[in-house]
Amino acid sequence: MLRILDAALAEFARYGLGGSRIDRIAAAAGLSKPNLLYYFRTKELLYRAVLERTLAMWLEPLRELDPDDDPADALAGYITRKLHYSRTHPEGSRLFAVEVIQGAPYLEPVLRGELAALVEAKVATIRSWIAAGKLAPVDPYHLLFMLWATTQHYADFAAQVRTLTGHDLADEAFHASAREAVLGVVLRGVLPRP
Amino acid sequence: MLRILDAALAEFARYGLGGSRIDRIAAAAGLSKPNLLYYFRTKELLYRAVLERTLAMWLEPLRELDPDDDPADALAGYITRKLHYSRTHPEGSRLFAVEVIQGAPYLEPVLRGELAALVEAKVATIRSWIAAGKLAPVDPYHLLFMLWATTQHYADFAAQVRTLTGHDLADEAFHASAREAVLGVVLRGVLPRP
DNA sequence: GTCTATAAGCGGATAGAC
DNA sequence: GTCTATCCGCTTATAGAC
Repeated sequence: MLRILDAALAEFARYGLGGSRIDRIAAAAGLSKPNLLYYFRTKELLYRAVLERTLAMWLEPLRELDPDDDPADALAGYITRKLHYSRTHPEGSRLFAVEVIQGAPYLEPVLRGELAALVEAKVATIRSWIAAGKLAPVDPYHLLFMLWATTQHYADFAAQVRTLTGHDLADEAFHASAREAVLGVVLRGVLPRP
Repeated sequence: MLRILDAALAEFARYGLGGSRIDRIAAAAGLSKPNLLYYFRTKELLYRAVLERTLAMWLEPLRELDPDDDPADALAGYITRKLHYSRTHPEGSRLFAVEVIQGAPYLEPVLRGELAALVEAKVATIRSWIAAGKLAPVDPYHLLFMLWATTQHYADFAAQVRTLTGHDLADEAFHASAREAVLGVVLRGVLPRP
């Protein structure tokens, strides 16, 4: 049931597994609590289902980072995709943020397996760009962390961003200014001087 | 009671207010649940006390950003202070992250008041550096967000960083490499070309 | 599949002895 | 100040009718 997963994502992304209440999820999804438990037998199983559904969207943007592209294009594309994801799926971003803050009890196998393998491949890509003189020498892990941090910030800390600026990424002009600022600083920061 | 506040910080920074359990806090602090409630009459009051105690450490680094410094020095100092804070007080960082992810229900007045005023002043500082030609033209709000995001990431996502790299900021060498990478990219990204 | 009713247990908070 | 015992509401989960 899609309505349940959407309601559960909104709840879990805010309160984590322990702080979430299945009666709130049931109400938001428009059914009774026992009926929700007919589809997902326990709260934990529902949490796992929500995590799993969001996983693909989380890994995909990095997968598309193409070693054959020019690094300027590849990094610009990655930042653009990640910011777009923060705009269209802020709750997915916050779900993973909360899960990781709690020590990633459910996501740890994915971090250690699928994500670690993917990151290793992209670290090699970044190293090859540096070796080819197309990128300033920067630690690839820290570069990836910077890309994640700067783009996910607009989803994870949206409440703070909104309070301080009056805007969020749903604002097209604000989205464009965020993209321009992140692209500008990061690309100037990692591309070799002409 | 300092032991209580420390134990409560560890719990709240992980699980948020709703997901935290006062019996876990009491056990970690080495006293009984009723005895904990003798010092803090409700869970919410304890949460407010922990937030308040952590607040100063959260605002202080930004306050020290000195408009009279050279921007390269000022920004380097700010990044260094923030990274140091992520190292020495990762739970404080995560406490605010969880609170903001949940929509900042308790911190909102601080965001709207004290933080907003402080940010406005620092935005003016950044604008003055740009007007003086000492800084590339970059949106000051987005620059601040980038500084927060890149430095707090090592505290807030420490579990992920640890799984992917095997290190955290407690490692002196890792701390140094993170500092060098962030400093390098951000400073090259915002300082005008010589 | 969906509901009402309810069991079973957890968790916040209090009473009262020491 | 600190504890044991306990109350009571809330939350997850089940039973069972429709």
